[in-house]
Formats: sequence, structure tokens, C-alpha cells
Amino acid sequence: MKKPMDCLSSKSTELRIREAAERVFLEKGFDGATSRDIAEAAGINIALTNYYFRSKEKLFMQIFEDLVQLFFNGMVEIMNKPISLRDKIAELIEHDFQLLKNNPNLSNFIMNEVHRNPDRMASCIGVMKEIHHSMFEQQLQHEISLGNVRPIKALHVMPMAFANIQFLFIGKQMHMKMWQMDEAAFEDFINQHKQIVIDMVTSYLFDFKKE
Amino acid sequence: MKKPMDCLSSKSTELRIREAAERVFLEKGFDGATSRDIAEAAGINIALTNYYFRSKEKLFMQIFEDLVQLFFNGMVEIMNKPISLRDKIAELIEHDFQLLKNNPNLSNFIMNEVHRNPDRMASCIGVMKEIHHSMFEQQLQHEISLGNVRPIKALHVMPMAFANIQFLFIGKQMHMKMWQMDEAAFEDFINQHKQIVIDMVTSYLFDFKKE
DNA sequence: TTGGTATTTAAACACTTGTTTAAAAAAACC
DNA sequence: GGTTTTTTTAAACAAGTGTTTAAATACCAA
Repeated sequence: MKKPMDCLSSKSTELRIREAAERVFLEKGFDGATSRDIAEAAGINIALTNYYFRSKEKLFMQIFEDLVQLFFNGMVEIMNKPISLRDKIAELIEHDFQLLKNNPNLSNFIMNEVHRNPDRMASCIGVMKEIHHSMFEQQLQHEISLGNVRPIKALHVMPMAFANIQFLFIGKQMHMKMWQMDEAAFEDFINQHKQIVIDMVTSYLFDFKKE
Repeated sequence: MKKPMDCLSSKSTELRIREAAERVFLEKGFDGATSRDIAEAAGINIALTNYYFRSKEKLFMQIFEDLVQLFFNGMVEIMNKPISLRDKIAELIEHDFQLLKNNPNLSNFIMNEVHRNPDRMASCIGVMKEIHHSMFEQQLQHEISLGNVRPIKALHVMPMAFANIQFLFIGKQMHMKMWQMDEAAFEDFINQHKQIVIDMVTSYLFDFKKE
């Protein structure tokens, strides 16, 4: 008869594999990452990845889904906050900035893997529904009806906020090469740019000439 | 003794390989594309890719460099046009939009391959120097000194223009899933968004309160 | 300790990878 | 025509891929 698995000892290595795989997948993508890369990064035998997770694909999907959650959860949380729209948009941008500062490859990774295999998004529909059902859209329409905000669809506001931030990290290597920045200079650059973006987006939405 | 190669007959298949490889690389990336994928897409024997190009890497680099040129050349051309700064920025955005409409994976592809192997940019330094030596930066500083443009560095203006366009295509699949758009709806969306972006960026730069 | 379970290992598996070979077919030249 | 060169092919190569196996080790309750 099977005893309940004592997860305390095994969890340690299972977690080591997960975390190592996350690093490797984020860096090289699904195609570029090999089972042996992951095993080496985790410091374990190759067979163990298939012992704990059943295949490379399964391991990947676990990590992918978690990263999609990470990508959207904080966003949804802010969208449902009971604060002014102006603060909300600024906070959304700020959050995206911090998220990508902590996970510079996150956006690049997700966009890529979704592009290569759109079906992978299927398991993440839930999070996206939450975005639609959040307070954000109705709050935006309300402010527009009051004449406080330029008439615009949420569909356009969201990419407006995120594109300007995520593009910095998606094209990090390119920006650094193009403007000959080192890591320190790049950090200065994105800090300044974030403020400019918040300024530009909010003033475009809120400070417009009513006709 | 070697006769000069009659390129007319061979060029046909060499070109077929190049064009097929471009399609496959753009779609799957270097890691995801196999020699057999390319051969099949071109409808030729596998050995021919290494007969005309010496390796997968060499074939890739030719294509990659050409695509980097495509990515930047039109941009540089506009930056050196003798037109007003306002028109120039609008035209840069418009050009980027058309470029990516014709090559939806271009930005994603370049950002990715540069990230995976930054050395690949080495051969493309020339184009990037042209950007620095273009009329754009001095024209911007001139307009700023006249008080016509908000004080800002070119370093910040360029991502401002391109991020908002390229992000639409980088995240195309994601946007379509999230807002449940088909191809036609997506086309409408990006057309509208492009106009909004031009409006937002130019009004942010030019219509500011002078203090 | 002992026996049974969970974990880890080295080795091998079948298959795909990029690349090469050597022969066949096509083309070009006299 | 015949000969040489270029182009194309099928087949094979060694190395790398994800995955499995079977034996070894560690663990733990009885």
C-alpha cells in the first residue's frame, strides 16, 4: 500500500529542478533549452526531471502557467483597487516596471512562447477573463462620460501603458548596443523613461482639450 | 580552370532556399528551425542548403543581417529627410507600422535573436552609427532650444515612437486571445491604435506648457 | 536489523539534429 | 558526339535530443 509521500526531502530537489528550469526556459526558451541544460543548472541527474515531472513539455507548462499568472495577477489586483483612474494607470505602469525589473525576460518569454504555440494560452483564459471583469473598463467609461478622460477604449489604454515599459526590456540588448550603455547606464535610462511614460500617458488621457 | 558560375539557373534554387529559410527562421527562430524544415519549405534536398550556404549558421547570419538592414534602413532614411520634426516623428511611426504590417514577426525575431546571442549585432554596427549621425538628434535639440519641443533626449523619443507600434505585433497572438479578436478585428484595432499613438507622442512632445 | 518504499544514478534507448559523402543527373563546353 | 563542370540526390555520419530502464542508494517504519 502506498504511504503518503514525504514531501519534505523530495520537495527540496523537485523545487530545485523547477527553479532551475524556470531560469533556463526564461533565458533560452522552450526550443533552446535542453533537458541536460536544466539538469546541469539544477545540479541533478537528467533522469530526475522525468521522475518528478513526466516530460519536458509537462515541466514547461507548469512553469509557463505560473509565469503567466505572475504576469497578470498583479495587474488584475491593481485594476480592482478602489482608487482614482489616474492613480490606477500610474500604478499599473509602475507595477509593470517593477515586475520586469525583477524578471527582465518575462515579457519576451511569454510573447514568444505564445507566438510559437498559441494553444498554450488555453489554460490561462481564466486570468484574462478577470481583466475583462475588472473595475477598470467601467471606471474608464464612467470618467469618459463625466468628461474627465479623453474618449478611448480600454483596448487601447492597456497596450499604451504596457508597451512603453515592456519594450524597454524586450529590446534591452538592442538598446544597450545602440546607445552604448552598460548595465548602470541602462538602469538610469529605464528609470527616467518610466517617469516620462507615466507623464505622457496620463497627460494624454486626462489633460485634453474638451470641445 | 574554374569558369565563372552561370548564376541564372542556380540562382533560382539558391534564392528559393534563402526565401524559404527566411520564412522559417522568422516563424520559428534559429533554435526552432531545423535544416529539414527549411529544405521542405524550399522543396529541395537537405544537402543543398549546405551546398549553397556552408552551414545553418552561415545561412542564418545572411538572413539575419538583411533583416536588420530592413529593420533600420527605412528608419535612417526618414531621419535624414529635410522635413519638420513633427512630420518626421509621425512619418517614423507610420513607417514602422507599415514595415511590421508587412513583416509581423520582424521585431519579435530580431529582439529574440539579439537577446539569445548579442554578438550577432556586431556585424550591424554600421547601421546603428548612421542613426547617431543622422539629422534627427540635432534637429530635436534645435527645436528644444527654440522652445518648440519639450526638453527630452533622443534616447527617450525613439523608444517612445517604436515601442507602441512594435508591441502590437510582438504581442499579436496575446492581444487577439485577450480581446477575442480575429484577423479582421485585429487589423482595425492596430489601425486605430497607430493614429492614437501618433497623436499621443506628438502632442506630448510639441503641445506642452512652457514655464 | 529487516523489508519495503522513495529517491538517485549510470547507462542505454530510439529518434532527431546538422553535416558530409559519393554517386547520379543535368548543364556547359569543346 | 565526348568531356568536364555544376547541380542534385540518396544515404550515411557522428553528435545531441527527450525519455526509459534497471540497478544502486537512501530513507523509514516495524
